[in-house]
Amino acid sequence: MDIKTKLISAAESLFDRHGFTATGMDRLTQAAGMSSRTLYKHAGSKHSLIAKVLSERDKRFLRRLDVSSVDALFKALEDWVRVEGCRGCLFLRAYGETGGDVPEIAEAIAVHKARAWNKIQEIIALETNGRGDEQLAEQILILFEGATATAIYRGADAVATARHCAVRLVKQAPS
Amino acid sequence: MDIKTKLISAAESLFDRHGFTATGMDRLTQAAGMSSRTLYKHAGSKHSLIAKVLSERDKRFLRRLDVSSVDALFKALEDWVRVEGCRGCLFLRAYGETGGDVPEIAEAIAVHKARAWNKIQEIIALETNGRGDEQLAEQILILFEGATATAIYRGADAVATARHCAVRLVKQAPS
DNA sequence: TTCAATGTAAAACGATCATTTTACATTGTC
DNA sequence: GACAATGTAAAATGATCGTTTTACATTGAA
Repeated sequence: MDIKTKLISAAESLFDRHGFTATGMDRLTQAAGMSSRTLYKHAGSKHSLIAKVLSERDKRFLRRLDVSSVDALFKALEDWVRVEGCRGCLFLRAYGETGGDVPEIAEAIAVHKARAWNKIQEIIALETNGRGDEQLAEQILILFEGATATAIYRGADAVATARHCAVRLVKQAPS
Repeated sequence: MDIKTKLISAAESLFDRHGFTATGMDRLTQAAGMSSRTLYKHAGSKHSLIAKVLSERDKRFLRRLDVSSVDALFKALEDWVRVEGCRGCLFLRAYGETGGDVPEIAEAIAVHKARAWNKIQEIIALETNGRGDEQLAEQILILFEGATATAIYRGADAVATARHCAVRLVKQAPS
Protein backbone atom coordinates (compact mmCIF):
# COMPACT_ATOMS: atom_id res chain seq x y z
CA MET A 1 0.00 0.00 0.00
CA ASP A 2 1.09 3.54 -0.83
CA ILE A 3 2.70 5.22 2.15
CA LYS A 4 0.44 8.24 2.09
CA THR A 5 -2.66 6.04 1.89
CA LYS A 6 -1.38 4.01 4.80
CA LEU A 7 -0.86 7.14 6.87
CA ILE A 8 -4.27 8.57 6.15
CA SER A 9 -6.12 5.34 6.77
CA ALA A 10 -4.25 4.70 10.03
CA ALA A 11 -5.01 8.26 11.09
CA GLU A 12 -8.66 7.89 10.18
CA SER A 13 -9.19 4.89 12.42
CA LEU A 14 -7.31 6.39 15.34
CA PHE A 15 -9.18 9.69 15.06
CA ASP A 16 -12.47 7.84 14.80
CA ARG A 17 -11.72 5.56 17.73
CA HIS A 18 -10.11 7.99 20.17
CA GLY A 19 -10.91 11.49 18.93
CA PHE A 20 -8.73 14.01 17.14
CA THR A 21 -7.16 15.94 19.99
CA ALA A 22 -6.63 12.88 22.17
CA THR A 23 -4.69 11.12 19.41
CA GLY A 24 -1.02 12.10 19.63
CA MET A 25 1.52 12.10 16.85
CA ASP A 26 3.48 9.33 18.55
CA ARG A 27 0.56 6.96 18.38
CA LEU A 28 0.01 8.09 14.80
CA THR A 29 3.56 7.34 13.64
CA GLN A 30 3.49 4.00 15.41
CA ALA A 31 0.18 2.95 13.83
CA ALA A 32 1.25 4.14 10.39
CA GLY A 33 4.61 2.41 10.76
CA MET A 34 6.74 5.37 9.79
CA SER A 35 9.07 7.92 11.32
CA SER A 36 7.74 11.30 12.39
CA ARG A 37 10.02 12.90 9.81
CA THR A 38 8.24 11.03 7.03
CA LEU A 39 4.84 11.74 8.53
CA TYR A 40 5.49 15.46 8.52
CA LYS A 41 6.93 15.34 5.02
CA HIS A 42 3.60 13.97 3.78
CA ALA A 43 1.12 15.58 6.12
CA GLY A 44 2.67 18.96 6.85
CA SER A 45 1.01 19.32 10.23
CA LYS A 46 -1.56 17.64 12.41
CA HIS A 47 -4.27 20.08 11.33
CA SER A 48 -3.44 19.40 7.72
CA LEU A 49 -3.51 15.66 8.38
CA ILE A 50 -6.96 15.97 9.91
CA ALA A 51 -8.16 17.91 6.88
CA LYS A 52 -6.72 15.27 4.53
CA VAL A 53 -8.36 12.48 6.52
CA LEU A 54 -11.71 14.25 6.29
CA SER A 55 -11.36 14.82 2.55
CA GLU A 56 -10.56 11.15 1.95
CA ARG A 57 -13.44 10.06 4.12
CA ASP A 58 -15.74 12.39 2.22
CA LYS A 59 -14.75 10.71 -1.05
CA ARG A 60 -15.10 7.21 0.36
CA PHE A 61 -18.43 7.94 2.02
CA LEU A 62 -20.05 9.67 -0.92
CA ARG A 63 -18.90 6.90 -3.24
CA ARG A 64 -21.12 4.63 -1.17
CA LEU A 65 -24.02 7.04 -1.53
CA ASP A 66 -23.98 6.85 -5.31
CA VAL A 67 -27.62 5.76 -5.47
CA SER A 68 -30.85 7.14 -6.89
CA SER A 69 -33.54 6.50 -4.30
CA VAL A 70 -34.11 7.40 -0.68
CA ASP A 71 -34.50 3.73 0.17
CA ALA A 72 -31.10 2.93 -1.33
CA LEU A 73 -29.58 5.95 0.39
CA PHE A 74 -30.47 4.68 3.84
CA LYS A 75 -29.63 1.13 2.87
CA ALA A 76 -26.16 2.40 2.00
CA LEU A 77 -25.86 4.13 5.37
CA GLU A 78 -27.04 0.99 7.11
CA ASP A 79 -24.36 -1.04 5.32
CA TRP A 80 -21.72 1.51 6.23
CA VAL A 81 -22.68 1.38 9.89
CA ARG A 82 -22.76 -2.41 9.97
CA VAL A 83 -19.35 -2.68 8.30
CA GLU A 84 -17.50 0.24 9.87
CA GLY A 85 -19.39 0.71 13.09
CA CYS A 86 -20.61 4.14 14.14
CA ARG A 87 -19.16 6.67 16.50
CA GLY A 88 -21.05 9.60 14.98
CA CYS A 89 -20.40 11.83 11.99
CA LEU A 90 -16.62 12.29 11.93
CA PHE A 91 -17.04 15.73 10.35
CA LEU A 92 -19.31 17.06 13.05
CA ARG A 93 -17.00 15.56 15.64
CA ALA A 94 -14.07 17.42 14.07
CA TYR A 95 -16.12 20.59 14.16
CA GLY A 96 -16.87 20.07 17.84
CA GLU A 97 -13.26 19.38 18.74
CA THR A 98 -11.86 22.38 16.90
CA GLY A 99 -14.72 24.80 17.54
CA GLY A 100 -14.63 25.56 13.82
CA ASP A 101 -11.51 27.63 14.47
CA VAL A 102 -9.12 25.85 12.10
CA PRO A 103 -9.80 27.10 8.55
CA GLU A 104 -8.56 24.09 6.58
CA ILE A 105 -10.59 21.73 8.79
CA ALA A 106 -13.69 23.91 8.72
CA GLU A 107 -13.40 24.00 4.93
CA ALA A 108 -13.24 20.19 4.63
CA ILE A 109 -16.33 19.91 6.82
CA ALA A 110 -18.26 22.51 4.83
CA VAL A 111 -17.39 20.78 1.55
CA HIS A 112 -18.60 17.44 2.83
CA LYS A 113 -21.86 18.76 4.23
CA ALA A 114 -22.59 20.64 1.01
CA ARG A 115 -21.94 17.54 -1.08
CA ALA A 116 -24.17 15.36 1.09
CA TRP A 117 -26.92 17.96 0.98
CA ASN A 118 -26.67 18.18 -2.81
CA LYS A 119 -26.85 14.41 -3.08
CA ILE A 120 -30.03 14.32 -1.05
CA GLN A 121 -31.60 17.11 -3.06
CA GLU A 122 -30.70 15.27 -6.25
CA ILE A 123 -32.36 12.07 -5.03
CA ILE A 124 -35.49 13.92 -3.94
CA ALA A 125 -35.69 15.58 -7.37
CA LEU A 126 -35.50 12.13 -8.97
CA GLU A 127 -38.17 10.70 -6.73
CA THR A 128 -40.62 13.58 -7.08
CA ASN A 129 -40.38 14.05 -10.85
CA GLY A 130 -38.05 17.02 -10.71
CA ARG A 131 -39.91 19.04 -8.14
CA GLY A 132 -37.37 20.82 -5.94
CA ASP A 133 -39.03 20.07 -2.63
CA GLU A 134 -36.62 21.72 -0.20
CA GLN A 135 -38.75 20.94 2.82
CA LEU A 136 -38.83 17.23 2.05
CA ALA A 137 -35.11 17.19 1.32
CA GLU A 138 -34.36 18.78 4.68
CA GLN A 139 -36.54 16.20 6.42
CA ILE A 140 -34.53 13.45 4.76
CA LEU A 141 -31.29 15.20 5.74
CA ILE A 142 -32.44 15.36 9.35
CA LEU A 143 -33.35 11.68 9.33
CA PHE A 144 -29.95 10.92 7.84
CA GLU A 145 -28.08 12.88 10.50
CA GLY A 146 -30.39 11.49 13.15
CA ALA A 147 -29.78 7.91 12.08
CA THR A 148 -26.03 8.49 12.24
CA ALA A 149 -26.22 9.99 15.71
CA THR A 150 -28.69 7.49 17.12
CA ALA A 151 -26.75 4.52 15.74
CA ILE A 152 -23.94 5.44 18.16
CA TYR A 153 -25.91 4.06 21.09
CA ARG A 154 -28.75 2.09 19.49
CA GLY A 155 -26.86 0.42 16.69
CA ALA A 156 -27.65 -0.11 13.01
CA ASP A 157 -31.32 -0.83 13.72
CA ALA A 158 -31.83 2.90 14.17
CA VAL A 159 -30.78 3.38 10.57
CA ALA A 160 -33.37 0.84 9.46
CA THR A 161 -36.04 2.75 11.37
CA ALA A 162 -34.96 6.01 9.75
CA ARG A 163 -35.08 4.29 6.39
CA HIS A 164 -38.71 3.20 6.75
CA CYS A 165 -39.64 6.63 7.96
CA ALA A 166 -37.90 8.37 5.07
CA VAL A 167 -39.45 6.12 2.46
CA ARG A 168 -42.88 6.84 3.86
CA LEU A 169 -42.31 10.58 3.75
CA VAL A 170 -41.30 10.41 0.12
CA LYS A 171 -44.33 8.27 -0.78
CA GLN A 172 -46.64 10.82 0.80
CA ALA A 173 -45.08 13.71 -1.01
CA PRO A 174 -47.08 15.25 -3.88
CA SER A 175 -45.42 14.45 -7.19
CA MET B 1 -23.18 32.48 42.82
CA ASP B 2 -22.02 29.33 44.56
CA ILE B 3 -18.42 28.51 43.75
CA LYS B 4 -19.14 24.98 42.54
CA THR B 5 -21.95 26.22 40.30
CA LYS B 6 -19.65 28.87 38.88
CA LEU B 7 -17.01 26.27 38.13
CA ILE B 8 -19.37 23.87 36.43
CA SER B 9 -21.08 26.53 34.35
CA ALA B 10 -17.75 28.02 33.24
CA ALA B 11 -16.53 24.54 32.37
CA GLU B 12 -19.70 23.78 30.44
CA SER B 13 -19.34 26.74 28.14
CA LEU B 14 -15.64 26.17 27.53
CA PHE B 15 -16.17 22.48 26.81
CA ASP B 16 -19.05 23.30 24.52
CA ARG B 17 -17.17 26.00 22.67
CA HIS B 18 -13.72 24.43 22.34
CA GLY B 19 -14.15 20.74 23.07
CA PHE B 20 -13.24 18.72 26.15
CA THR B 21 -9.69 17.63 25.43
CA ALA B 22 -8.67 20.94 23.90
CA THR B 23 -9.76 22.86 26.99
CA GLY B 24 -6.90 22.97 29.48
CA MET B 25 -7.14 23.36 33.23
CA ASP B 26 -5.41 26.75 33.05
CA ARG B 27 -8.14 28.16 30.89
CA LEU B 28 -10.68 26.54 33.19
CA THR B 29 -9.32 28.09 36.39
CA GLN B 30 -9.07 31.45 34.68
CA ALA B 31 -12.66 31.35 33.40
CA ALA B 32 -14.01 30.13 36.73
CA GLY B 33 -11.98 32.76 38.59
CA MET B 34 -10.42 30.39 41.09
CA SER B 35 -7.10 28.79 41.90
CA SER B 36 -6.30 25.33 40.63
CA ARG B 37 -6.13 24.12 44.21
CA THR B 38 -9.76 25.10 44.75
CA LEU B 39 -10.78 23.66 41.42
CA TYR B 40 -9.32 20.27 42.31
CA LYS B 41 -10.82 20.38 45.77
CA HIS B 42 -14.28 20.61 44.19
CA ALA B 43 -13.86 18.67 40.99
CA GLY B 44 -11.39 15.97 41.94
CA SER B 45 -10.06 15.54 38.42
CA LYS B 46 -10.71 16.68 34.90
CA HIS B 47 -12.59 13.49 34.07
CA SER B 48 -14.74 13.95 37.13
CA LEU B 49 -15.36 17.58 36.19
CA ILE B 50 -16.51 16.50 32.74
CA ALA B 51 -18.87 13.97 34.30
CA LYS B 52 -20.27 16.61 36.67
CA VAL B 53 -20.76 19.05 33.79
CA LEU B 54 -22.66 16.41 31.85
CA SER B 55 -24.85 15.54 34.82
CA GLU B 56 -25.74 19.17 35.39
CA ARG B 57 -26.48 19.67 31.71
CA ASP B 58 -28.68 16.59 31.75
CA LYS B 59 -30.73 18.09 34.57
CA ARG B 60 -30.98 21.50 32.92
CA PHE B 61 -31.84 20.08 29.52
CA LEU B 62 -34.48 17.65 30.71
CA ARG B 63 -36.09 20.34 32.84
CA ARG B 64 -36.76 22.13 29.56
CA LEU B 65 -38.28 18.99 28.09
CA ASP B 66 -40.91 18.74 30.79
CA VAL B 67 -43.76 18.76 28.27
CA SER B 68 -46.50 16.39 27.20
CA SER B 69 -46.69 16.56 23.43
CA VAL B 70 -44.33 15.95 20.55
CA ASP B 71 -45.02 19.44 19.27
CA ALA B 72 -44.00 20.98 22.59
CA LEU B 73 -40.97 18.71 22.75
CA PHE B 74 -39.53 20.07 19.52
CA LYS B 75 -40.61 23.58 20.40
CA ALA B 76 -38.55 23.23 23.56
CA LEU B 77 -35.54 22.04 21.56
CA GLU B 78 -36.00 24.93 19.15
CA ASP B 79 -36.02 27.40 22.04
CA TRP B 80 -32.92 25.80 23.51
CA VAL B 81 -31.05 26.07 20.22
CA ARG B 82 -32.09 29.67 19.67
CA VAL B 83 -31.05 30.67 23.18
CA GLU B 84 -27.92 28.58 23.69
CA GLY B 85 -26.82 27.98 20.12
CA CYS B 86 -25.98 24.51 18.92
CA ARG B 87 -22.67 22.75 18.53
CA GLY B 88 -24.19 19.26 18.64
CA CYS B 89 -25.19 16.98 21.48
CA LEU B 90 -22.58 17.56 24.20
CA PHE B 91 -23.00 14.00 25.43
CA LEU B 92 -22.28 12.39 22.08
CA ARG B 93 -19.36 14.77 21.66
CA ALA B 94 -17.97 13.63 25.02
CA TYR B 95 -18.41 10.06 23.90
CA GLY B 96 -16.51 10.76 20.70
CA GLU B 97 -13.67 12.52 22.47
CA THR B 98 -13.18 9.83 25.09
CA GLY B 99 -13.98 6.80 22.93
CA GLY B 100 -16.28 5.68 25.74
CA ASP B 101 -13.16 4.64 27.67
CA VAL B 102 -13.71 6.73 30.81
CA PRO B 103 -16.26 4.94 33.03
CA GLU B 104 -17.62 7.93 34.93
CA ILE B 105 -18.11 9.87 31.69
CA ALA B 106 -19.63 6.92 29.84
CA GLU B 107 -22.02 6.48 32.76
CA ALA B 108 -23.19 10.12 32.65
CA ILE B 109 -23.81 9.79 28.92
CA ALA B 110 -25.75 6.55 29.31
CA VAL B 111 -27.91 8.05 32.04
CA HIS B 112 -28.77 11.07 29.91
CA LYS B 113 -29.62 9.06 26.80
CA ALA B 114 -31.79 6.70 28.83
CA ARG B 115 -33.65 9.60 30.40
CA ALA B 116 -34.26 11.31 27.06
CA TRP B 117 -35.46 8.05 25.54
CA ASN B 118 -37.84 7.48 28.46
CA LYS B 119 -39.20 11.00 28.10
CA ILE B 120 -39.95 10.44 24.42
CA GLN B 121 -41.61 7.10 25.11
CA GLU B 122 -43.71 8.76 27.80
CA ILE B 123 -44.86 11.49 25.41
CA ILE B 124 -45.70 8.98 22.69
CA ALA B 125 -47.72 6.96 25.18
CA LEU B 126 -49.67 10.11 26.07
CA GLU B 127 -50.31 11.00 22.45
CA THR B 128 -51.40 7.54 21.35
CA ASN B 129 -53.69 6.73 24.26
CA GLY B 130 -51.24 4.57 26.09
CA ARG B 131 -50.14 2.39 23.22
CA GLY B 132 -46.43 1.68 23.61
CA ASP B 133 -45.45 2.29 20.01
CA GLU B 134 -41.69 1.66 20.13
CA GLN B 135 -41.25 2.15 16.40
CA LEU B 136 -42.87 5.57 16.48
CA ALA B 137 -40.91 6.57 19.57
CA GLU B 138 -37.65 5.63 17.86
CA GLN B 139 -38.62 7.70 14.83
CA ILE B 140 -39.17 10.69 17.08
CA LEU B 141 -35.86 10.03 18.82
CA ILE B 142 -34.08 9.96 15.46
CA LEU B 143 -35.72 13.23 14.43
CA PHE B 144 -34.69 14.72 17.76
CA GLU B 145 -31.06 13.67 17.37
CA GLY B 146 -31.15 14.66 13.73
CA ALA B 147 -32.48 18.13 14.49
CA THR B 148 -29.70 18.62 17.04
CA ALA B 149 -27.01 17.54 14.60
CA THR B 150 -28.38 19.40 11.60
CA ALA B 151 -28.85 22.60 13.58
CA ILE B 152 -25.06 22.79 13.91
CA TYR B 153 -24.73 23.91 10.31
CA ARG B 154 -28.27 24.81 9.26
CA GLY B 155 -29.40 26.60 12.38
CA ALA B 156 -32.62 26.46 14.38
CA ASP B 157 -34.78 26.22 11.27
CA ALA B 158 -33.77 22.58 11.01
CA VAL B 159 -35.44 22.00 14.37
CA ALA B 160 -38.64 23.58 13.07
CA THR B 161 -38.58 21.24 10.08
CA ALA B 162 -38.07 18.24 12.36
CA ARG B 163 -40.94 19.48 14.48
CA HIS B 164 -43.42 19.55 11.60
CA CYS B 165 -42.27 16.16 10.48
CA ALA B 166 -42.60 14.65 13.95
CA VAL B 167 -46.08 16.08 14.48
CA ARG B 168 -47.20 14.60 11.19
CA LEU B 169 -45.86 11.16 12.10
CA VAL B 170 -47.76 11.19 15.37
CA LYS B 171 -50.98 12.31 13.67
CA GLN B 172 -50.74 9.42 11.24
CA ALA B 173 -50.13 6.86 13.96
CA PRO B 174 -53.02 4.55 14.81
CA SER B 175 -54.41 5.38 18.21
C1' DT C 1 29.43 6.57 -9.78
C1' DT C 2 27.58 10.26 -8.23
C1' DC C 3 23.43 12.92 -7.17
C1' DA C 4 19.06 13.70 -5.44
C1' DA C 5 15.20 11.72 -3.40
C1' DT C 6 13.13 9.13 0.19
C1' DG C 7 13.21 6.62 3.93
C1' DT C 8 14.54 5.32 9.30
C1' DA C 9 15.94 6.04 14.17
C1' DA C 10 16.33 8.89 17.83
C1' DA C 11 17.27 12.97 20.19
C1' DA C 12 16.02 17.63 21.15
C1' DC C 13 12.81 21.58 21.09
C1' DG C 14 9.97 24.67 23.93
C1' DA C 15 5.22 24.57 25.13
C1' DT C 16 1.56 22.79 27.46
C1' DC C 17 -0.70 19.05 29.87
C1' DA C 18 -3.15 17.46 34.47
C1' DT C 19 -2.02 17.44 39.04
C1' DT C 20 0.28 18.37 43.58
C1' DT C 21 2.64 21.15 46.75
C1' DT C 22 4.27 25.03 49.49
C1' DA C 23 3.25 29.17 51.78
C1' DC C 24 0.00 32.32 53.24
C1' DA C 25 -4.63 35.06 54.04
C1' DT C 26 -9.29 35.09 55.45
C1' DT C 27 -12.99 33.31 57.70
C1' DG C 28 -16.66 31.58 61.25
C1' DT C 29 -16.93 28.80 65.48
C1' DC C 30 -16.09 26.67 69.99
C1' DG D 1 -7.99 33.31 71.24
C1' DA D 2 -7.16 28.91 69.19
C1' DC D 3 -8.70 25.81 65.57
C1' DA D 4 -10.30 23.96 61.47
C1' DA D 5 -12.06 25.09 57.10
C1' DT D 6 -11.73 27.43 52.82
C1' DG D 7 -9.80 30.29 49.91
C1' DT D 8 -5.59 32.53 46.86
C1' DA D 9 -1.10 32.82 44.45
C1' DA D 10 2.50 30.58 42.43
C1' DA D 11 5.94 27.25 41.87
C1' DA D 12 7.07 22.53 40.93
C1' DT D 13 5.94 17.88 39.24
C1' DG D 14 6.83 14.58 35.49
C1' DA D 15 4.52 13.43 31.38
C1' DT D 16 3.16 14.38 26.89
C1' DC D 17 2.20 17.65 23.26
C1' DG D 18 3.34 18.97 18.11
C1' DT D 19 7.31 19.80 15.57
C1' DT D 20 12.21 20.10 14.04
C1' DT D 21 16.72 18.42 13.74
C1' DT D 22 20.79 15.53 13.38
C1' DA D 23 22.88 11.58 11.50
C1' DC D 24 22.60 7.82 8.59
C1' DA D 25 20.81 4.02 5.13
C1' DT D 26 18.73 2.76 0.80
C1' DT D 27 17.50 3.41 -3.78
C1' DG D 28 16.83 4.63 -8.81
C1' DA D 29 18.31 7.60 -12.54
C1' DA D 30 21.76 10.50 -15.02
